[in-house]
Amino acid sequence: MSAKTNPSLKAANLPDKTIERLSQYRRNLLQCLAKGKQHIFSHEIAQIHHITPVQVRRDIMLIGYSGTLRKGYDVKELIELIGNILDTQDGLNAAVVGVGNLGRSLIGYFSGKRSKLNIVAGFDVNPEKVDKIYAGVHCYPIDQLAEVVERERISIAILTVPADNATEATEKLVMAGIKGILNFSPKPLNVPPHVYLEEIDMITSLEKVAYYVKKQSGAE
Amino acid sequence: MSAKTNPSLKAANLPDKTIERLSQYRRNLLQCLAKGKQHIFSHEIAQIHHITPVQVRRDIMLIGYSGTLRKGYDVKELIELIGNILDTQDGLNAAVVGVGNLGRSLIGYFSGKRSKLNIVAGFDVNPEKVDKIYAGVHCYPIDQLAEVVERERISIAILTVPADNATEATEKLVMAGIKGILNFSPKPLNVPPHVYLEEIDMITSLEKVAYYVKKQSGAE
DNA sequence: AATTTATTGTTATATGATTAACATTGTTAT
DNA sequence: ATAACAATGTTAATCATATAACAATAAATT
Ligand SMILES: NC(=O)c1ccc[n+]([C@@H]2O[C@H](COP(=O)([O-])OP(=O)(O)OC[C@H]3O[C@@H](n4cnc5c(N)ncnc54)[C@H](O)[C@@H]3O)[C@@H](O)[C@H]2O)c1
Ligand SMILES: NC(=O)c1ccc[n+]([C@@H]2O[C@H](COP(=O)([O-])OP(=O)(O)OC[C@H]3O[C@@H](n4cnc5c(N)ncnc54)[C@H](O)[C@@H]3O)[C@@H](O)[C@H]2O)c1
Repeated sequence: MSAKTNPSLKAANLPDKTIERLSQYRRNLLQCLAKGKQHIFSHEIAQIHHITPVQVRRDIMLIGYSGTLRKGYDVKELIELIGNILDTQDGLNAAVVGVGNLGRSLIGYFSGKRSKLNIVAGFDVNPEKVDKIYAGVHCYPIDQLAEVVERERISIAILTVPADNATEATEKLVMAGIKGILNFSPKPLNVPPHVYLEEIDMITSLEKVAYYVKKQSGAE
Repeated sequence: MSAKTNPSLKAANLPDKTIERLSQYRRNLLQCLAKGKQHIFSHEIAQIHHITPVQVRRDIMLIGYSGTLRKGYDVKELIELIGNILDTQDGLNAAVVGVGNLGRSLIGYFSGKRSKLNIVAGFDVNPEKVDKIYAGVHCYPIDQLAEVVERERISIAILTVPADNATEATEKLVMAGIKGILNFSPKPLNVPPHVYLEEIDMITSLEKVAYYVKKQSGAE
C-alpha cells in the first residue's frame, strides 16, 4: 500500500475547517491544472488563499498525501485525492426546496455544472411554480417530496423557503429521508443527529461586515 | 453610569463568534417582542438557537448586560443593547456590485427592509442593466463607482460579479473607499487591512454537506 | 426566619484550530 | 565529497472558543 495515496485511518476524522479548505484548494488547483501547471508548492497554494504555507502542509498531511521535496505537490494527484475525500463514487443528488428568487438563482448556478453533485429537482407549494422547468430542473409539488426523493435518490436539500415555512419544510425533509440540509433561511432549524445541517446566514454575514466597518472607523 | 447598560471597555473586543450570535439573538428577540414576550431566560434563548444556556449568558456578559435573577433578561433592553453594538447611529449604506441573478435576488431581499443597513445602489458593466431600477435600487455603470460611493456614503459592497471579474472589481472597490466587502464569488480576494472582508462560499458549503452526508452513510 | 430552588454571572478547564519551531531530506553549488 | 539550501512533514506552543464548575442571590417554600 503506497503511503502517498493512503488517507485511511487519519482521514476518518478531518477537522471541519480542513474540509472547507480542501474544497477551496481543489477549485484553484483545477484552474492551475487548466493552465498547464503540474506541480505546486505549499507557499503557492497558501498565497492564493491568503493563509500560511504551514496550514496548507498540515491539511495535506492530514489527508495522508505527500509531496516531493523541492518539487512540491503533484497537482493532478492532489486534486484526485481531495476528490476521494469530498466526493462519492457516483455523486450525490440534491433538490432545491422553495423555488423562489434565491432558489431559482441557485438552480441556475449549480444545475448541470458538477459531475459529483447535481440538482435534480425543485419543490414548491405554489401551484404557479409546480410542474414548470427551471434551468432544466423540474419543480415538483411539495406533496410529492418523499416519493421523488426516493425515486431520484436525493440525499441533499437546499432549503430556500421563507423563514416562516422553514421548520415545517425541514420536518418534511427529515421524514422523506434527506441526509443533509443546506439552510439559507434565517431560522434556526432542529434536525436529528443523523441529518447534517449547514447554515448560510446572509443577514448575519452582512451585519457582521457592518459591525467591523463600524468598529474600524473607530466610531461611537 | 449604570452597570446594566455599559458595554464600555469589554465590548471593545468581542469574539467574532459572539458577534454572529448577537445578530441571531436579536432576530429572534424581535420576534419574541412582537409576540408580547417581555422577559426571557438564557435557556429559552439557548433552545431557540440550539446552543447551551451558558453560551448565551457568556455572550450577554461580554456585552456588559445584566439580567434579573429569576426573571431573566428584559427583551427590549437586550435588543437595544445589541443594536448599540451592531448598528451605527445613522445606519450604513451598501451597494450590490454585479447585478446578475444573485445580485438582483439580494437587492430584492434586503432593499428597504432594514433601517440601519440599506442597499442604496447597484453597479454593473452590462449596458443593458445600467440605469435601470431593480426593486427601487438604481443600477449605475461601474465607472461611476467612486463618484456614487462618495455621494451616497456607501461603505459596504456586496460583491456578486463572476469569479473572473472579482479581483478587478475588488481593486476598484478598495480604490473607491469601500470599508467592508461581503464576497459571494468563489474567488479568494486580497484587501488591505483597513477593509473588512467576509466571504460566503456557497460551493464550499454545499460540498461540505456532501462530505458529511457521505461520511455519515459510512460509505467507501 | 431558615431552607430550598431557580436563575444569573464568573472563573477555570477542555477542546479545537492555528501558528511556530524544528527535524528531515533531496538537490544544488562548491 | 561536503556544505548550503529549499522545500516538506511533524511535534510543540499559542490562541480562540466552548464547556464545565461553581459562586452569588433573589424569590419561593417551609
Ligand atoms: N433572496 C435572497 O437573496 C435572500 C437573502 C437572504 C436570505 N434569504 C432567505 O432565503 C429564503 C428564500 O428567499 P427568497 O427571496 O427566494 O424567497 P421567495 O419568497 O422568493 O421564495 C420562497 C419560495 O418558497 C416557496 N415555499 C413556501 N413555503 C414552502 C413550503 N412549505 N415548501 C416548499 N416551498 C415553499 C414559495 O412558494 C416561494 O416560491 C428565505 O428564507 C429568505 O429569508 C434570501
Ligand atoms: N447565482 C447563484 O446562486 C450563485 C451561487 C454561488 C455562487 N455565486 C457567485 O456569485 C457571483 C454572481 O453569480 P450570478 O449567478 O449572479 O452571476 P451573473 O452572471 O448572473 O451576474 C454577474 C453580474 O456581474 C456583472 N459584472 C461582470 N463584471 C463586472 C464588473 N467588473 N463590475 C460590475 N459588474 C460586473 C455582469 O454584467 C452580471 O450582471 C458569481 O461569482 C458566482 O460564482 C452565485
